[in-house]
Amino acid sequence: MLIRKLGSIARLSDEEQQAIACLPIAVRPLPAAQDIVREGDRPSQCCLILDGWVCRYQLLGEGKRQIFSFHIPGDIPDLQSLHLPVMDHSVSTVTKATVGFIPHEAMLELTATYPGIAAILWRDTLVDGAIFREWMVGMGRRTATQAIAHLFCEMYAKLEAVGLATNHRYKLPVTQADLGDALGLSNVHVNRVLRELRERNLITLQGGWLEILNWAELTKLSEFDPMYLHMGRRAA
Amino acid sequence: MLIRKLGSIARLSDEEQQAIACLPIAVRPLPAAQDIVREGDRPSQCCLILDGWVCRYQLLGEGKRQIFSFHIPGDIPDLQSLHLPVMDHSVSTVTKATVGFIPHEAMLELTATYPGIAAILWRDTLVDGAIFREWMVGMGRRTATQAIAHLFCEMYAKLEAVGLATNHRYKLPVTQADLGDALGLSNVHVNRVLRELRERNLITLQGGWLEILNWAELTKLSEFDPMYLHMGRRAA
DNA sequence: CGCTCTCTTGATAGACTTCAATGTTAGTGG
DNA sequence: CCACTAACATTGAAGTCTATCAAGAGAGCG
Repeated sequence: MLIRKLGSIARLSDEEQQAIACLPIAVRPLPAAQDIVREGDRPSQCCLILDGWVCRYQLLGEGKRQIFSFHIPGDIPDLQSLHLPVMDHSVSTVTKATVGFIPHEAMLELTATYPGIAAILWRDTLVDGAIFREWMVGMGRRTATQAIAHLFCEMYAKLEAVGLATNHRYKLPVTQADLGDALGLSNVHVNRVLRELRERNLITLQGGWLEILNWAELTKLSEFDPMYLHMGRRAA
Repeated sequence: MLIRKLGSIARLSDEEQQAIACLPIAVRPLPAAQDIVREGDRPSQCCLILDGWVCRYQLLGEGKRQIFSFHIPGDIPDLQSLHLPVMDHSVSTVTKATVGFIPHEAMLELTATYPGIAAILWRDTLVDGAIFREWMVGMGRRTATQAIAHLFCEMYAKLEAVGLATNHRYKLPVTQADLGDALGLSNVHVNRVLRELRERNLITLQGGWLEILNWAELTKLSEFDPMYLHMGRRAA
């Protein structure tokens, strides 16, 4: 899984593939809504998502919460802990998930030995940053409708890139409250915006399945331009 | 300057310091409000800020703008272009500034030869991401007053760490409209919040100089915890 | 079957924006 | 030294978006 993800970004030599395949990895199934790492922790391993959805978030005063990102199979949401020893936020499963844990030690050795792999992983954290910036645009300068539409487009692009979605349709295993916490909105308002998107025949959303009925219109409405995902040719 | 900044994060060997000092760097003075790199560009060099303030931003439809970050001397705002060839946003001076340009080629050679330096630079981009997350919290889950107060605390912490501010006082060379574009607010509302902060005797702001009159109160109000800046012991 | 979690809807309030006008400041050239 | 200009800051009034509060309806689960 990791080889496939990294290989989709840059060509890996046989030797590099070999080195990645040899990484010690402890695979563990986790229930939904289970913290993997918590703010303040000093993790000694990274987690590679093999199955399910994961999010990063922070809890604030008065029960408020901000979700920073959603992650899907192939992602390493806490890659930053390799170089920032103490976590400034938490990582938690969204759905039931399968996660592989790789010791920092092994990762550090890998990146020191293969600068090419280090560069790809570094790159991955930079794309992460690009997505944060795009979310900032959403919260700062887009309407709630645009922000939600944009997130739907983004998640589709990401899922489609790793072969987990086709035909503008995918499983969206997050509650409306989660969406609100991700975009800085109240759950009530999220609900109204979703209704609006449905009434405008842009999406359907039932049983946790999202279908984008009018991709062209939705991307136009939300000003979605996949460039910031830096996925190369697939992006179209 | 670069050695000092990087050396403040991790100990550099003599050899590493030597290698950094040998980097080819083209120093150029720039006027205020001058783009350094633009969205869509494929830069062949990075810029190291030697003097002045710089910001990263994106222009949107209808004249809207989102500022993603402010940068001060010692920062390399477009370090990401090393591994993400096409820019997804623009970089521009805020004030008159002095900037050093370093060819990607030289940087890539440096990081391939010295994995320790690569790790420090990587780390720097990760802190960048941490600041983005904190701004997301500000826009999503804090009031305008808290968000502005938080930004003031953050900039003080950053400036103080590189010796450019003391006594809770610093030059803040941004307009109220800039602040609004950074935090997702209208310039009018920024103005009102600033008045409120003044009336509560938390800050003074005149002639471009900001003074934080009550650090304890301002950090409490904005829930500012410098941990996310990952500055180590200095953070207190 | 009852319990809990999520979704849905209405009513009301508050935060923030927009529009528009005025005040302030620093710089420029006569 | 003063008129003139161009940014920037400040203020008021009106309007919009989104939050909060509250309550009911479904849906999944032991």
